[in-house]
Amino acid sequence: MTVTSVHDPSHREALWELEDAFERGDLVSLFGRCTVSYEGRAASDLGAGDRLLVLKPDGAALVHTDEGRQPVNWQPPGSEHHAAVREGRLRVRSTRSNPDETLTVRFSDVHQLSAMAVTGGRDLDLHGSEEDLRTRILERPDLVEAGFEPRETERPSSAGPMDVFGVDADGTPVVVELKRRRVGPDAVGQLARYVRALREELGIEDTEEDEYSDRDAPAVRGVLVAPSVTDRAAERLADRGFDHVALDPTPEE
Amino acid sequence: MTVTSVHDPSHREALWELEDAFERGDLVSLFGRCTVSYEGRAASDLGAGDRLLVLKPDGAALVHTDEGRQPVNWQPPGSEHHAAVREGRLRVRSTRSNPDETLTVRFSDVHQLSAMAVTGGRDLDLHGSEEDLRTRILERPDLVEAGFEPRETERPSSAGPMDVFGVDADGTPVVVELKRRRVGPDAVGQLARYVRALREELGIEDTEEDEYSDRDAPAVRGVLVAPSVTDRAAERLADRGFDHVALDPTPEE
DNA sequence: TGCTTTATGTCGCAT
DNA sequence: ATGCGACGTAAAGCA
Repeated sequence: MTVTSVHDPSHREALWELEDAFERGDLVSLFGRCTVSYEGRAASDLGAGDRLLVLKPDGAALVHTDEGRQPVNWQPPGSEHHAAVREGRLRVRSTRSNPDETLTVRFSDVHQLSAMAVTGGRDLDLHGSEEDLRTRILERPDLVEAGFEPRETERPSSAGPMDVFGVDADGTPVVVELKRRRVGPDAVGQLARYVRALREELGIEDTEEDEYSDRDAPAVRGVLVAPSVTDRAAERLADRGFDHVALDPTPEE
Repeated sequence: MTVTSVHDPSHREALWELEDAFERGDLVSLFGRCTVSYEGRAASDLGAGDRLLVLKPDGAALVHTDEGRQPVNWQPPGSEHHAAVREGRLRVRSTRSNPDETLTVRFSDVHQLSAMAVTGGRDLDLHGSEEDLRTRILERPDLVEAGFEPRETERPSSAGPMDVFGVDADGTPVVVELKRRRVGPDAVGQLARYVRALREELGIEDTEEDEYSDRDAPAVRGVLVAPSVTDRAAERLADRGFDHVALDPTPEE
């Protein structure tokens, strides 16, 4: 069983850990000083305070204070968790539709973040699918592109394990990020982190901060493998010079 | 703000952290593999599984799995948390009366334990009382015993900070543990840990494992200051050669 | 998806 | 303490 946990992480580190935890389907416990706002069937706002945020892989979100059996704010199962850093601060947002409801937690300090992989049934289907996608690519690397050679899976990096690492026909390092379903801009951000980490590791100067010119061919390439991408995600991919390969976890039957 | 967190602690380490956390009035988040049994208004038993146990200073206990907004088992606020190691395994029990209800969580593995001090109002009263007790003793050390000299408060040790450290009339080191109300055997265990830690630190051979003869005068003394003790606690105190001083946090008015 | 009933409901407020 | 009603009730069973 795997538990990752970070003590007093930076907001950006917390973001990375959170995104990875969402990806793995982990049960997350996050402690920190935050404000909470909810809008939906009713509306509420909570001022700054130390609280415990629990994020479940089934979409449930719970904000607990030091008192009471009930969470002070929550989101029911079936919601979608999103994490981002806005103005340097970690923001976790959980949304659902029918009815439309949004829970937003803005952290001023993140004191402790733990993510635990839970032995559960529901998850196996999902993970199975991404597993399938990886297996498919390892068996037929040309599905990514002609001449691609996988070298390693779950290759460790300072930004966490990358799904597939390999080289292209020119011998250029390639980071491949796998997603089992249609993805938004978040996935591009995740891929970018791995690419950046690998560039640093290889001692390659990164292009300017938050700017990505397609003038210099990047010494590390990024490829996002997913059935499809949203428009915004496609823009980001283009901005950073990454490629998208449209591929389903399972071959059409 | 203070967060203590341990990754993959031993059952005994987890116990220490838990007891200290209860003492401090912390909000506790505990990840691990466990079985859960509840008896009260209804009854239930859960087999082994990875779960998140949340323990609040107001007595609420929540057992969460990876699914659902509701805890799979719980105990309402006003309950009392107790931690112990039984057969080498951490056991957390939360009980309340009216109606009589007991929640028992038995861990086979503790993966992650975090305890956070929460800025709250209700807590200040409690801590204030223990603060009072300490102040009283520092102002009138003879209340502990004639010739007692306090040397340090919150003195750090490998078993955590001890409430008051000092020396007696003979110059023998004394560890004083303060409790604001009647205590059970748990408090004696906590005092014993501090004494043992200090003995180790001072390079003093401990008496035999789990055996305490009153033949050799102990090189480090333990004194429990509390309004009163239970019978079982008194037994344990006697076994280990510790003293009890009956003292209220506030002088009778 | 929508409706009905149950719950270790919880929680607040009244007596 | 007990009784009563409200809740962002949640969750399960069923049409």
